[in-house]
Amino acid sequence: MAKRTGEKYEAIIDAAVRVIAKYGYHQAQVSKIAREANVADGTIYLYFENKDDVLISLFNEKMGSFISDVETALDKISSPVEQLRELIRLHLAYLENDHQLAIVTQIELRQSNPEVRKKIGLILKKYLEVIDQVIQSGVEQQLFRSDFDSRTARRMIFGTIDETVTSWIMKDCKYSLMDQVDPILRLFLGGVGK
Amino acid sequence: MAKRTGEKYEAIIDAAVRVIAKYGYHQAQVSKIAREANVADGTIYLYFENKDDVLISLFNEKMGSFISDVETALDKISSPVEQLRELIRLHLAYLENDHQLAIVTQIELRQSNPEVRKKIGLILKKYLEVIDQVIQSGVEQQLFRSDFDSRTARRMIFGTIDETVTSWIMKDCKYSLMDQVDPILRLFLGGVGK
Amino acid sequence: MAKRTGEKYEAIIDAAVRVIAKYGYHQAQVSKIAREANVADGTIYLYFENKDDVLISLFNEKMGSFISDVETALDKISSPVEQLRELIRLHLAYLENDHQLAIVTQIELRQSNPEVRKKIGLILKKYLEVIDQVIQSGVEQQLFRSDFDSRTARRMIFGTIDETVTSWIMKDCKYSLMDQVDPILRLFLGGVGK
Amino acid sequence: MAKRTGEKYEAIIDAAVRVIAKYGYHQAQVSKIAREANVADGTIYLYFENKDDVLISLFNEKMGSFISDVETALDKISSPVEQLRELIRLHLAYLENDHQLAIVTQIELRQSNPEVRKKIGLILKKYLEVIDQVIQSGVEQQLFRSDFDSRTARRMIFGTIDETVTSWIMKDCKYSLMDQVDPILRLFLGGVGK
DNA sequence: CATGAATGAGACTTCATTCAT
DNA sequence: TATGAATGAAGTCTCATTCAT
Repeated sequence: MAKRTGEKYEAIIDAAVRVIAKYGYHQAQVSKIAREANVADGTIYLYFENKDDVLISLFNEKMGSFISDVETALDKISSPVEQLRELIRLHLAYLENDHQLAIVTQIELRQSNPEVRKKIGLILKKYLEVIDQVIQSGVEQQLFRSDFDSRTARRMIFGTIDETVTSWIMKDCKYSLMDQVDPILRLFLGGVGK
Repeated sequence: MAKRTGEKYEAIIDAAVRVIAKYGYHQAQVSKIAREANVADGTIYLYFENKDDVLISLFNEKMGSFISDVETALDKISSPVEQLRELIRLHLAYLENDHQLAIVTQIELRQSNPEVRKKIGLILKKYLEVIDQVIQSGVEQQLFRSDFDSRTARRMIFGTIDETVTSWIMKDCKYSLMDQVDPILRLFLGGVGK
Repeated sequence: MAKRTGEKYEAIIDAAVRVIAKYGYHQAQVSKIAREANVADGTIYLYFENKDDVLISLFNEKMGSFISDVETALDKISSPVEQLRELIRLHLAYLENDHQLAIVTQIELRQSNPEVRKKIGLILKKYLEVIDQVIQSGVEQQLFRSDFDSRTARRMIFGTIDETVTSWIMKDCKYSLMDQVDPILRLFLGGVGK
Repeated sequence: MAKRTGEKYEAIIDAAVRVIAKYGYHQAQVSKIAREANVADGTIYLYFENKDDVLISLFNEKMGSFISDVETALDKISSPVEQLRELIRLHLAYLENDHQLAIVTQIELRQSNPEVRKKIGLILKKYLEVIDQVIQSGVEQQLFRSDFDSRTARRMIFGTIDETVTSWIMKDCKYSLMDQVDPILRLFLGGVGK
């Protein structure tokens, strides 16, 4: 039933990002998104199943292009260390370049209902798998140690970057995320211990 | 006006944890919490300002006792490495011992409105400061390196543990969190690199 | 946001008059008014800000058309004495012709909250000014004495008519208000003294 | 069951006047009145049937002593004109001397529910009868005309004085009501006409 | 007599979704 | 395709009253 493509499909998603970033998740009513997208309320239901579908699609579109970008970039890099650096860099760059998207995915969308969060989790999984691959390459190429569980490491990597972005937003995006790339990478590689 | 202490105060908070864990944040109506606590709806308003206040108080009480426990435990430990291990252990133990509380603080309460999330953020800050102190001790005692920003390290530590717990809940608390303590500690200390 | 015009706008106001007249101010719930107007509860909020706005609009619409009628009628009359008679007549006729409206404005709406009463007071002010003009004309044309304060006279005129209508309602509108026009006019003009 | 006399009975009524005058009818909760009277909430129910009974008793006590004062005063005066003047004077003086009582009886209590207003109406009736007697005396002594309906005149007298006090309160009791006695009397006796 | 903690019924308002045009 | 007016379910909080102490 829902069209899921076309000019208005994108207009609605982009309007949703702007509205949620500006007003917050709980004040982002369908009618507000429709007005921002210059369509009628009902039109949204020609392109999306329901409101949740708008949010999930939003995350899917943005995350999809992000993952695609990451995969393309990592393919060109052979060193797992450099891949890890690039992954951190792209993750931070992507959100630093679009504050609104950062606010939406990092803060607002996490207030959504279990249904939406579940779907978001599935989408995120693909990204986590990319992280896994980088770790595995490092281990295989004997550049990383092999005495850790890769899932634990993956949680460290994702959890740290995620927390970094959240902190940055909470402090109103006042400093540069790019400056964090190497410090984070160094901690990932060498830890805090001597 | 609100009493904020007494037998029923605690009964209501505990009922709120159970109800939110069972039904989810959006299905945790005041009337449901009241019934679970064996009090009348109106009684809740003798002990709390409003529904938000119940949620904030819940987080405050639980987090408060957790932070207090952590501080007490760390005081008895001189080695920053062991302090860090104990911090990870207590964090994971606290939530592993109370699955319901874990679900509420880790998943459900994050769906709450900005007002509540803001207050929760302030409460969390105290915990982050404890982490900071451990890091600083490690640096001062020259057991940790000094070429990293302590805030970056703090975000790694908190972000990693937080992501670990969230993953664990998402997988229905099927494995033991305690087994993660040392692996996480090792990553914090030595990183993934060789 | 609220539309404030249209077929349903009027239907809701008229339904409100009927419901308040029948059940009283405190038993005139939004849902009851909606049902009486054959609209959904939510529809009321497409035409009015909130419930208070319905009540204020009700008074404003009815009083507005009344004042307009009075002004039109008085414009056609040159004699202040006849103007005064017409004013009394219209005031009584208007409410005698619509018992429900009489009950609502005279009895029920006076139980409303301060917010509503304040707005009602402002609307009433316009009517009091019309009374003032009649008095002033009478004085200027030397048909009325000039040794009284016009505000005192205005309070006499309004207070007397108002009390007359209230008494009439309290006695279940059993007698004719029209019969009171000349007796009241005569008292206004000549007082009780010889 | 309700005691209806005693030190606390009066304390509660006086507290009710103060609370209603200060906070308004809709913010005058039983608990607030109890606190103001320095008694427990439950104590009020030892002296009054319910909250309505407090309000009715309040009006009854205050109005009762007022009517009694008026009757005593009028008994000492033989001239109906002077009786009328004294009635106006006492009515205005009584309320000018107690702004809080004026606000409560003139504004706030009129927002009460039909039950209370009905009882208040019955109490008021006695006062209206006093006015009737003055009019009748005037007519009998041929000082007043006899070509008017005494009920119409009574409504003029009560309505005018009532409106005068209400206006005065609405303008924050800024001017002296006593100055209005003779102007009002003159209008009652001679009207506005020449 | 006095207390005051506890009760629980009841209503305004929002907003995702539909469907006649 | 597109519109947008209309729908109606559902939840927080207040406060008069009670009754065990």
